[in-house]
Amino acid sequence: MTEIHDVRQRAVLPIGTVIALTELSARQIRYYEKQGLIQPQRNAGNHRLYALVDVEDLLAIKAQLASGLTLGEIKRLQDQSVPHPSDAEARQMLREELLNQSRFTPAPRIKQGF
DNA sequence: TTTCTAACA
DNA sequence: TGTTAGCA
Repeated sequence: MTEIHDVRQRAVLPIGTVIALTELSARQIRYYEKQGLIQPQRNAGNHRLYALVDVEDLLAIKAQLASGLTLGEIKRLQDQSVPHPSDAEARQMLREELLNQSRFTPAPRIKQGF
């Protein structure tokens, strides 16, 4: 499975679709982004493009807000659970990723008959 | 038509 | 957060 085939991370959903899926207002969705809770991409026309993982994040945020947490608290929890690239754990994951790639390198062609 | 940013009753 | 104005 290569990264480009990870459907959940492909940013292709316009905000209207996200609104339909989350029941959140455009105002809320954009505000949560400004607070750093989600990071959707942008197309050439500066319009936001969301991935399914963004929708999942928004649903989680919605649930946490309903449970009484504030945006600031939710942001803190996210920062703690998402390791930075410099973290040992992230380095370990990247190392294994690279090892996997070499592991699938095509073996040398065996001399064909004739 | 939809989305974007900025700003205000 | 809602809502609206003026663009793209």
